This record gives sequence, C-alpha cells and structure tokens, in this order.
Amino acid sequence: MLQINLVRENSQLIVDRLKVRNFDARGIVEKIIDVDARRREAQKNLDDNLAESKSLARRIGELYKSGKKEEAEKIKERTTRLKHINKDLQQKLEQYKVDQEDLLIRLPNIPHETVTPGDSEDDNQVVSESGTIPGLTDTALPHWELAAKFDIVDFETGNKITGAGFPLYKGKVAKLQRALVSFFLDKAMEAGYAEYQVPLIVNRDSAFGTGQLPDKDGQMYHIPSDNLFLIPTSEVPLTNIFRDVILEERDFPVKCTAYSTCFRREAGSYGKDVKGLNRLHQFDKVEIVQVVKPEESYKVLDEMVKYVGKLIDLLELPYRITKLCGGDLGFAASMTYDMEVFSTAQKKWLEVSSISNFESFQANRMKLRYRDGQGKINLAHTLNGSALALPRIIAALLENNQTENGINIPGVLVPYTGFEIIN
RNA sequence: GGAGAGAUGGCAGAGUGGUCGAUUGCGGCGGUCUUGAAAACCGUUGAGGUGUAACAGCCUCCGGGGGUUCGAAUCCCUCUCUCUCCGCCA
Repeated sequence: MLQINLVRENSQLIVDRLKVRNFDARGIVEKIIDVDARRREAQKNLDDNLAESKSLARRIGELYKSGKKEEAEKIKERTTRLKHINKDLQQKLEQYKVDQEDLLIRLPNIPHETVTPGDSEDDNQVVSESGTIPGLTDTALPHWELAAKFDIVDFETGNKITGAGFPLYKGKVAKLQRALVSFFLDKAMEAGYAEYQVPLIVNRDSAFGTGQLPDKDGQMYHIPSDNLFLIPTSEVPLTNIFRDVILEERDFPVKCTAYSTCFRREAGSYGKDVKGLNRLHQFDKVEIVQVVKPEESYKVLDEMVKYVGKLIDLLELPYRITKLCGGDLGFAASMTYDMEVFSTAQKKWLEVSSISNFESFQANRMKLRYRDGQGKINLAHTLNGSALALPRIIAALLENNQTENGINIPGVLVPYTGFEIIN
C-alpha cells in the first residue's frame, strides 16, 4: 500500500510510474485525493467539537461539585446537541477512512525507475546467463518420464490421494528433497539468516500484510470454518513476524529464513505449464527475507540475487537472471529478479526463484517501522526471495544429469543424500 | 469438547464514573559521581491523526465492535484471544 502523503503530494509521479505497469491510476488517484480532503475536513471538525465537549463536560463536573446544579443543566443542553452532531461526523469520518483505504489498496507498488515497460514475461530483460547447458542425446527424457522410469515421483498415486498437482515423492527423490532443504538452510545460516519454523496457516491480517489479500484472493487455499489461509510461501509468516513492530537501528539488518511447504491453487493454469513438476499445488521451498533501512534496500537486493546465484552454481545448474518488466511485476514489488534454471530435456527455462524489493509497500500495510538516529519513526523496507523452490530444481537436476547409468547427484549434495546416483 | 479466570504503555503491575494517556517498579535513553565500569542519585522515555516553515496547540487510542452518561480504562452488551482445571490426543 502506498502512503497517503505520497499520493497527496506526488500524484503525477504515481500516475506516470504506474504506466510502466500498464496500470492507469488516474481515476483512482483523483478519487483518493478527493476523499482524503473530505476525510481531513471531517477530522478537523470532529476534533474541534470533541475539544469543546470535553471542556464543557469537565465544567459540568466542577459545577456539580460546587452545587451549582442549574448552571450545569444549562450547559448540558449544548453538550447533548454536540453529541448528536459528533455522532454524525464520526460516521462520516469512518466512511471516508474506509473509502480511502479501499482505494489505496487498489494501487500497486510503484516500479523502481530502472524498471522498463512491457506487457509480459517476453519483455523481461535477461541480465546474465551462467553455467553450461549440457549436450544431451536425442533420447534424453523429460523429468516426468525419468520419474516413471526410476519410480521416484508417483503422479498417479498423488492424484488418487488428493488430485492433480500433489505428487508423491518416493525413495531417492524423497531423500533428495530432504537433502536440498538441509543444504539450503545450512547455506542460509552461513550467510547470516536466522532460521525459523513458521505456521503454514495464517490469518487474514497476515495475508493482507504481505499483499496476498485482496489482490491474490483466489490463489490461496482458504479454510472457511476458521477463516484461515494455507500459505502460498513462507514469505507470509516470515515477514509478518514484524507486523506492528517498531525496530531500532541496531536491529538491522534483519535476515531470516524458513523452510516450508507452500500451497497454491494456481487457478487458471493449464497445458504444458503444469506438466510434471513444473507447476504444483503443493511444493517445498526455502525462503529468505530481509528487513532493512530504506537507503540500503537495493544494495541488499543485489546481495540476495548474488546469494541465490551462488546456490545454483553450487548445484551446477545452468541458469539465467532476468529483470522483470513493468507488466510482469507483482502487485507489491518495486523491482524483481527471476532466477531460471535450464531444464535441458524440456528445453525450457524454469523459474526457481523470484527475488523482490517491496520497498515500503508491505511495511506500510503491516506497520513495520523503525526508529532512526533522530528518533523519528519511518517505514522499513522488506525484501524476499526463494532460496530455493524445490520441484523445478529437481526437474532440472533429473533432466540435466541423466546418463546411461542413471542420474548423477551434484557433489555438494552427496553428503546430504548419502548416494551419488539415482538408478 | 466442558467449567472458570483474564486482556491496561517494551515488560511487570495499580487503577470501579470527572484534568487518567493513565500511580509505581523494571527495562531503555541522557546526566551526576568514577581513571573506567557497577552501585547510588537526578532527569527523560507510547503510537496515530490533525495542524505548523518548524515549534505549540487540538483530537483519538487502556484486546475488537456497539451501548449507557454531560463525562468511561472504569458500568452494560457482544465478539475475539489468552490462561487455569477436566476430557480427548500426536
């Protein structure tokens, strides 16, 4: 959520910058400015009236004490009248506040000035490519066929137990997942991230705080009987640790990480995108989150991209980094880099991480603030990134490392898996 | 699931209708003392809105919502949550 002050004082800037997202903000911004003015006027009137009521009420108390009952009764007429006026004003004010918030939450975050316009992922800019794409023979199999061949991922049984998008991992791949999680968490801790184990189900306030609600309402699994949501990423519980918190300068940088299962309804997905492990309703992921001072957030974004790149290097997978264009940018993000590994048999780039700077957009929603050197309270900046999401990493590992004898496990994982090959 | 108790500032914990945004203690910050530190002593220490060039001023907030009253942290209703005991249970 953008800050009302910014909208009030810099409305043109907002309209211009949101164009990069193909978002026409003119109408909303105009309405916000209008309702904001009304809100402030109502607030002023109410405050003045309340001030009068308060001092009169105090006066009445004094008069009663000194036995001047009649004089008190006379003043009561005025306060009673004010009471009715104020009730009205109060209602108006509440309505203006609700209207203002309803409008404000419809504005997406302002893209960073270096974010380029564009309509879709096709307009994303490739920042770099690393690693070498292995030359596979024509008989190379996509991962879902390898999964069947080695009996390591059972889509049919997952289908029976739950439905599409809930695979059953077996044997060496089940262990490989555990190995990856441990490896990722160990690396995160080495890099200074504090490990958390978070609730997998969150309430409305948390889902709102990170921006899943109301924007991505239909994308989360909802438990109506308790009005709770299954997390689509541990970003939600991790970042909400700091909801309604005022940090001190010495607390920075806040770095935390969590492994969690993630649940996504993925309504509207279809076709080859959902084949095999490419897109699932349930998957595992290690997430990293940072809360930092505004002036440092872009430096930290770069640092996080570098960190995730290093992880993929260690897994010996070819990958590229793309910077999202305005049209592909998430609602809450100012800037996002995607990390994509190349899945050689599918001949596809698979997104395995998305690293974003939200600037103060989430912080404003969840009142995540810090006290600066002068004792002033400001919104902090939040960032997060996958480090990493497992299924597509596994898809790429299976495909890229297939040989006649089986699938080789990257050396760095062998201490965690206890085996070197899946065969 | 059944019964009971409670929700107040960073924490602990007073406050049952009239300068209570809130006594006090701890913690934090600043200072005195000290070579330095500790102790002791003194001072200071919530957030939001409105407003101002900046101060000031004014308003709101004692779990959420509603009500009674000229006036509510204090009374009433309601919701949520927490704790204790019992039951069940990984």
